[in-house]
Amino acid sequence: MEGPSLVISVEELSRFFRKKVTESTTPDSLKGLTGRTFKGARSWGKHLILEFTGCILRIHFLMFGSYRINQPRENRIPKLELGFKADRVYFYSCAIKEITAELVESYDFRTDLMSDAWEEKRVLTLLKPKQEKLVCDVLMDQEIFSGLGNIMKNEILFRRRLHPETVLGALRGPEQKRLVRDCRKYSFQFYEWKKANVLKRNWLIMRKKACPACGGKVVKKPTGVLKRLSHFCPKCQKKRLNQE
DNA sequence: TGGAATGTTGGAAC
DNA sequence: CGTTCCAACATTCC
Repeated sequence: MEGPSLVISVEELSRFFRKKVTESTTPDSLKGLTGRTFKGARSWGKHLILEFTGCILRIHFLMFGSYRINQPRENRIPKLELGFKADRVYFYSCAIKEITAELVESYDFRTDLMSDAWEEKRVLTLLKPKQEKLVCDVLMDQEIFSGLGNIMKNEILFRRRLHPETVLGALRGPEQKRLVRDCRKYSFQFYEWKKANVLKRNWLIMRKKACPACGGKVVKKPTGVLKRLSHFCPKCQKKRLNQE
C-alpha cells in the first residue's frame, strides 16, 4: 500500500475518532485496547499511526496488508480488530508496533508527499548528497519521498520520460525540481483515482505490454540497488549521461 | 495456476 | 563498524 491509500484509510477511520473501543482483539505483544478512547489517526508515508489513550500503534501494510470496516474477510484472522459498539474494524496481514509519542514527534512531515507540511525545498536539500544514485532508488527512499511506492515510481518516471537507471546528477537545471513536483502532483492524482476506483485503468506503463506513446515493447527489469521491478519503455525513456 | 508483486526488517556474510 | 545480500513474512492477481 502506498502513501495516498494510507490517507484514504485515515479518512475512513475518522468516523471513529474520539470513540471508545468497546471490544478488541490485539496481538499478544501489544497492550489491550478495550476501554481506551481512539483519539485519532494519521499517516506518515506508508505508516498508519493510531492514537489511543495511553497507547500509540504504528501499522504498516507492506505488500499484502489490508483493512476492512464491518466486512470481515472470510476465513482470515485479523491481526487487529477494533470494535466501536456495532461497528468493527479489521486489520489483516500488517506489521503492528507500539510506538512512543517522541517517535511520532520525530517524523518529518516535510517529506510526506500527501502532507500539508510537505516542502519542496526540504526534499531538494535531501537530494543534494544523492547525486550519484539512480533515480529509481532515490524515488523509493522513504526518508525523501515518504509514501512513494513502486507503482508510483514507474508511472512518474514514464510520464517524465526518464529511464529508471538515470543517475540523479544527470538531471540538470530545473529538472530535479520538476521531478520532485511530479512526485507531489502524482501522489494526489493517485489518491483521486484510487478513491474513484479507477487507479489501474489510469496506469500508463505498469504491467503494460506495449508503450502507450510509441507502441514499443515495455521492459520489466529489476533496477538499482533496491532491485525493485521497473517497467519502462527504452525507446521513450532514454538513459541520460552524467555530464553537462 | 504457478509465479510475481503496491514493502520492510533483521541477521549473516564480508 | 559499515555495506550488502538474502530470507522471511503473507496474500492477491493475472
